[in-house]
Amino acid sequence: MLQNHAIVTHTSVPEPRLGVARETARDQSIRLKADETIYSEGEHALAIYQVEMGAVRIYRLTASGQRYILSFCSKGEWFGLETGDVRTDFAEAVCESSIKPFRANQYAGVPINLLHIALTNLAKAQQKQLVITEQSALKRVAAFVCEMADRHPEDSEFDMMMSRGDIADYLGLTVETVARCFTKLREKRILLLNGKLQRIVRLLDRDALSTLSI
Amino acid sequence: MLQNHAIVTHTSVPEPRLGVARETARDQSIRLKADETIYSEGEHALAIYQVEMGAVRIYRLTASGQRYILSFCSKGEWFGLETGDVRTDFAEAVCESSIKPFRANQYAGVPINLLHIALTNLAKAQQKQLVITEQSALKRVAAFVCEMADRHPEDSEFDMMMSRGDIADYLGLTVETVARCFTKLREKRILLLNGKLQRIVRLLDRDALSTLSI
DNA sequence: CGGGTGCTTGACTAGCATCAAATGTAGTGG
DNA sequence: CCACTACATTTGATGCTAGTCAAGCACCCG
Repeated sequence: MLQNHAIVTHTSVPEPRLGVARETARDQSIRLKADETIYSEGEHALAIYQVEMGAVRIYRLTASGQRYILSFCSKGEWFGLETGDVRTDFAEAVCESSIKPFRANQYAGVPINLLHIALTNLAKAQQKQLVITEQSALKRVAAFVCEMADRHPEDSEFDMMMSRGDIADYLGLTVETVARCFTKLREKRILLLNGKLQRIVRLLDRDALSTLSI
Repeated sequence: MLQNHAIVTHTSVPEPRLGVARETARDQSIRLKADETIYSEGEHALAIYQVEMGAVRIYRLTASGQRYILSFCSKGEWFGLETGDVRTDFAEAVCESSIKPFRANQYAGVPINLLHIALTNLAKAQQKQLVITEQSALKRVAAFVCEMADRHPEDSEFDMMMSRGDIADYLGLTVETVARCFTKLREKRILLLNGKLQRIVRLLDRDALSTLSI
């Protein structure tokens, strides 16, 4: 990979191994309740985080008070890496979650490939641009379900955890439109929804879903 | 900055100075005619590039053949840094341009802060997500003009260089809608358009423009 | 029971896409 | 010089999609 090549050639950092980090300081994990704030816009950026369990939403508030969710981070994903030293967005737990912080002064003992994290997040952001601009509510929701399903490749059923409002703010739609799209996906026999909040998805036709979302 | 802190603390790389790179190999600049291809999807990623003059469009083609422009890069901006070693998108010159390539084996002599580049591009991509989701053709076009104007802070007049089609594919709109928005901005006495292709912008009311684009 | 929350459904409307055509400019050839 | 083509932009008419406003349902809890 281009960036590994670069890192390795002009630095004395050993081959970055993301996995190693987990072992070093297990007791520092932070447990969070649903909707608990991790950091807010304007705060000093002291650490980056890796999700250990649950999910985190990264969002911004527009001048008009509109919430826009930039990304959801699930187990293993990193967030909190900023261009400057001030937070430009908010981070909250979507549900009961656990995250592990890495402060700047801790990096020394833990070789974290920051470039890899940044590029992964960039790729995620670009993919999201495509989905959102692809201009069709149904396709956006299908793409969202695909994204969630990809995080549970083995399970026949999984819990999205996000509310309809979260999904709407993520996809740039309204709650009503998201609900209508889910019923359409149900009518097309592509998925089933279970649970009292209808957030548990059982995929019936994964192919049809990915066809839709392209 | 968080990432500089990190880079500096555990690597032996000197303080990254982007500017230095330009001096090392001036003769390697590549001159491009309008619409000339720089690289294509699927190619092996051998280098990253810095724009010296003109502008570059980075885009993808969807399964349906739809072009979607992820970003425009102007003078000083970097592009071509990928997550893997294969190009995931296309790069073309918007107009007559000049770019400077940096191959992996050249990095050794030139301290390039790849992380800084990646984070800058990430910030750009996130900002664009906000603009596109902000859901109003006029606001999107206003935000686009703002973005272009910010690249010419001193000039009273500047050439956008992109066609209406480019702008449409960048903002997720149609050519017709973009044209209508420009006439609306003219009617509101926010800007004037000059040149045979109506791509030269003179801003009359920069404040109104930025108010619109938020 | 009543109130709260989150999801769904319906009726109506605004805004953008679509299709179609006109305009303006440049270049070519008679 | 004028006719003709080619291209980019603009304008107009129409239809569809998603937003808006409103109401209803299911579930939970005090």
